[in-house]
Amino acid sequence: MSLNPSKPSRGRPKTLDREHVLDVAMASYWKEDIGNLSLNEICRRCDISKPGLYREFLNEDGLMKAVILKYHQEVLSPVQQMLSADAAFRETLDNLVLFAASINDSQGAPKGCLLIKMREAQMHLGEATRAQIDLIQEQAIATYKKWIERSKAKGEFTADMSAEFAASYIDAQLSHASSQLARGEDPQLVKRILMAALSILK
Amino acid sequence: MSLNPSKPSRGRPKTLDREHVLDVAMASYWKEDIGNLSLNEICRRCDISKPGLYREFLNEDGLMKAVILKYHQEVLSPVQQMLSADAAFRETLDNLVLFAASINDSQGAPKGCLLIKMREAQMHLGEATRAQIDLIQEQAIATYKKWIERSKAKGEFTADMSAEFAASYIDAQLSHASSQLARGEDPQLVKRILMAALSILK
DNA sequence: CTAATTAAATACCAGTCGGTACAATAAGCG
DNA sequence: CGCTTATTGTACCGACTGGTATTTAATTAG
Repeated sequence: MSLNPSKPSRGRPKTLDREHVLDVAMASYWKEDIGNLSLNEICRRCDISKPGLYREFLNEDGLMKAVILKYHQEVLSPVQQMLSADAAFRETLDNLVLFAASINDSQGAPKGCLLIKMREAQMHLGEATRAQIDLIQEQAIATYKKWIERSKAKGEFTADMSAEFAASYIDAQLSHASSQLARGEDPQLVKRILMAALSILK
Repeated sequence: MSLNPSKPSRGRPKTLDREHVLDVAMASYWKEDIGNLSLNEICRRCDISKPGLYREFLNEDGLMKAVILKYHQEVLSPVQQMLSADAAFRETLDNLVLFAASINDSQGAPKGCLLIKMREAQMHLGEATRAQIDLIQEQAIATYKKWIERSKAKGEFTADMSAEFAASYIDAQLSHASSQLARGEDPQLVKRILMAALSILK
């Protein structure tokens, strides 16, 4: 597992498992109220000391930024790849709905999208985290837009609206579905609403 | 202004102005982050002591419940009355959009709907407040539903969906518009998205 | 071995939170 | 004038927050 097996660096060997901390923090922020989750609590859950966390992530803002970065890499990237692939417009749209409304009813499982949850909790975030979220958000909108433009060129997207607006609209509807899920609303209803809203694109 | 001029009750005369406190608290919760607004801060802004606030409202939950009740009476009731009036479906729908996307760009003005903001901040609320919000929410959905049913009977609503679902859909879209506004997004874009989403009803 | 280096955790900091005990104050009543 | 009643604000409570100074432990270099 060691990324750098040939590095017998000088001092006391490090025991803090960065990835484990990020896993625990990501799951915690995802499942619970971001604004009420303290660093102390995260340290307790990872069984690490507070100075250890500060050495690794600088401060709360640094930890949150690292978390959202990990989330982007592990969860969002596959979606962006799907959007960049060359499938039919409707098929990709259906996949998008499936992803957004994917149901995991096991107790304690995270609901909705962490990125969107964090965007809604912007008041509780530090500057670095907020900047990172804005960046990912811009990337997402740009990806949507390119996808729409390609679909238009292929004649698969015929609705009378700009790619720009369509991208905003899709993002808005997916975001709202995520919020509803995170709030605990009925996944079936959420999905029906999402599909109805996206039906204007067909 | 005195509601009960003939009541020279026994003890020290009350100086705490309940309505003033509620005005200040409502504006504060509406404009700022609910989870980060402390009772201490509200006391400072109203220039009252903390025990005074607790005597009047019992606790934070009581204050928030009183605030959302006042909001319902002062802001939401007119909308519900409009929905119960006998105007044409399209006209009422347009009014709804106008209300939801009403723009007040003066700095510091509240954006979006306080009820929806509080619903999103449910993690920070007490039980009484949450119950009050659920109640108002149910009323709102029921009002939407009756409106749709009347419009169906009049032949003004022809979309192929149940009144139940249409009510949920409208509520969802209005909620989302409110969230976007509260988050500081461009009001023009929010309105365009809202109108596009509601266009499936026509 | 000792010295240097790095990471560990304990124990603390000032500040804020929601909430309260309590004494001072202001009125009517006798 | 006290006595009762009701409202006031000060000053405090324990718990928790993000963040840090400091000491201790574990390793390599010489």
